[in-house]
Amino acid sequence: MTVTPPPTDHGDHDESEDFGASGGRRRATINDIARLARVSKKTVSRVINRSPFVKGDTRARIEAVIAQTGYAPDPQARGLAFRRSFLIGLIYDNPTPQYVVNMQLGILDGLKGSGFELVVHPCDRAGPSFLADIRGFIERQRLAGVVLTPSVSEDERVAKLLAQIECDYIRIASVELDEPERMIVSHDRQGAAAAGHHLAELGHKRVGFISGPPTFRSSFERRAGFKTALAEHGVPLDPKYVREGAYTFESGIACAEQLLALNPPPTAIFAGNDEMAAGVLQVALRSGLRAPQDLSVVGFDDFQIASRLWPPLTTVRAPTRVTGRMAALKLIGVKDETPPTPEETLPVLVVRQSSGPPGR
Amino acid sequence: MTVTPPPTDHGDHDESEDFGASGGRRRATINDIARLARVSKKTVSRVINRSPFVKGDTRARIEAVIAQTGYAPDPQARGLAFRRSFLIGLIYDNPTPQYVVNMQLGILDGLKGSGFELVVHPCDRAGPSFLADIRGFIERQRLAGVVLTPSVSEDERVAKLLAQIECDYIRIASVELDEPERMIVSHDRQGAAAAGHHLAELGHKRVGFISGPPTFRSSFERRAGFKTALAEHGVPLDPKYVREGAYTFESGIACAEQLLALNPPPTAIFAGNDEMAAGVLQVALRSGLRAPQDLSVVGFDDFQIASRLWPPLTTVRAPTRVTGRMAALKLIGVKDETPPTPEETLPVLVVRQSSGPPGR
DNA sequence: CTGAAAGCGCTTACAG
DNA sequence: CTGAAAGCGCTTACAG
Repeated sequence: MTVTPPPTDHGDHDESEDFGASGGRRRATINDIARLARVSKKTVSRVINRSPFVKGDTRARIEAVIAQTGYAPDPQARGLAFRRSFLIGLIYDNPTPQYVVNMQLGILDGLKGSGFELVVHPCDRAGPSFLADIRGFIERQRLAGVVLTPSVSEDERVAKLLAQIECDYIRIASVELDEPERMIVSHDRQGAAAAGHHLAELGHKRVGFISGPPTFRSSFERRAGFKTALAEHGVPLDPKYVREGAYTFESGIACAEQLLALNPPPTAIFAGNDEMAAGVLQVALRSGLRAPQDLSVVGFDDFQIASRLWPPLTTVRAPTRVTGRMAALKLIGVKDETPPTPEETLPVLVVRQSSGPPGR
Repeated sequence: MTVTPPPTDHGDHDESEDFGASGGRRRATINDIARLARVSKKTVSRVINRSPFVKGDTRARIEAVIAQTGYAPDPQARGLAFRRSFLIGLIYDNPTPQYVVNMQLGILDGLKGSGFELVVHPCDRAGPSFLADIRGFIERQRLAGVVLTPSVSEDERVAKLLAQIECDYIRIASVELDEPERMIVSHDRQGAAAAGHHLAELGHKRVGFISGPPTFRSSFERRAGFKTALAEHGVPLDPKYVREGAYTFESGIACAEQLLALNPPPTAIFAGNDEMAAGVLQVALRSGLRAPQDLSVVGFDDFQIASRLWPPLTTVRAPTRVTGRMAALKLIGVKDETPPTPEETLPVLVVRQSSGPPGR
């Protein structure tokens, strides 16, 4: 710290100092940058924080030194002074691994280069310390903000809590539950409608539906979208062909058994997600039914499992990763440089081999 | 800050102050605790850090105040003073979502109550900035340590880098690649051996094997364990029945097509993971082969997909979550209160319906 | 066993 | 447009 930079005009610094990425012992600090650039640390701070009140050549000099030394501000020190960290939390209770991983990848896409990091926090909405856990997590780490996915995102107690402790948040949900700046809306209704049009156009008249649990808003949205689309083709969604599942494989099996025991049975079943569709397919196969000749099956999500099943599953692909990216950008207040096209944010029907004309 | 605690002997504090979890405006700091407990902040610090050099009643008084106020030390301030954060990184390049999620859950199990949080960092081992990215991530956040999973965990460049920048790490791998205190070894060889015994005992003589890619050590371990087990029953693993896959569904399909085109074809195929086994099953089904009558298939992992396939897949269940928990505890140097039993740390064969006696 | 001083690397008022 | 002072909430030497 006794080394003084030589008084040149080029912003040179004493070559005996060794900062940054090349294996040096010590990381440069704001003081080093200030000294090398011959300004106060406050001015360096202004450059870091993109203050407009810095003269052009002063800024240039500082930026040169920053680049030269590989300086990066310490997030912990900055966080301490700012009274909040540079961490974004992902709070989720979704049981589907692929949803979680895709969401994480999307959020990370949005956070890239921002200096924020992602801290994951699975939780149990039914647990006794559910809200206290979330609160502790956020306050202890002074999180900059959190992303909430269904079904936690749909819990008003959580939204209230976050507002109360003044934690920024983005809710991802299939319905506009909150102010637009706090929401990313997924288009489940349109996605399910695509499934409805598909099955009606194939000629199905007796169509079954297995919904998710009422704790997920998407359960209702997908049902509504499916029903409306069928209606446009004059096909009813008869309540006797509707069952409430739980978005799990096992519930898909149980509901499919009930639906296929009806007389006459449905010629097609739309399951609220791929997991339940896998259950439907398993019941069909072990009952000796052929898909799609005897039963068409359509899922929702297009997770890996969809193409691994036999026959490969016709399903609705949800843009989870893109959604996560949008959520992250919105949360940290960064405008998207390469905003997704409408097609990229909308669910799309992926037709494989589990759906076809009825009967035969 | 002008409020002085009343001079009682019971450690009471001024009731007009409002800290902590009940919706108060301000969090208690170490200064508040020191004032209320009538000690210096340094002594409070000693209690926080479990220093043995605090007199019993002093400690009790401080702990009471801490409990009363709901005080929790600020990790950012502590981190700044300590020169390292209370964040653990998970660095991974495993493409299977369920592996990642299970690993995260396990690490979080181990971190619970420790004050550490988990920051996730997927990476691309083949990318141009692979090492620089990891380095930047760790140094910027001053991570307390990282957990590495295959195949990054098997990259010696990464281990060398971490040692150089003095970042604690735990490598999860199927071979003891490093000092024991830096390793959690998964028992892939035993798991694959179980698959070998199972198929040999069923009476299979022409047995196929699809390995993972050479970038994963588990590919070799699983092959070795399988081959050795078969040999114990006098069954050879003929190289002509062995193919190198990539741990992907598509590679499972490609390899299965080759193996089933042989004359005579194998009567059973052990795939290095469930994803590839799903590919094998799909090829079999669309070729009109019945499983297990015409072809037995065994996988490795027992991820959700295994029980969703048709027929449900016989596979080896790997204790990923338990492994993650052990890695976390080892990393933060906490002794396991409820250590897993040997059975919980060992892979186990799960027999479902995709395997049976050959021919028929 | 306990504490006063200095410091971790930044930022927020406040001046100029 | 720029800077000196004080502070964020902790810990590390150093004394006693």
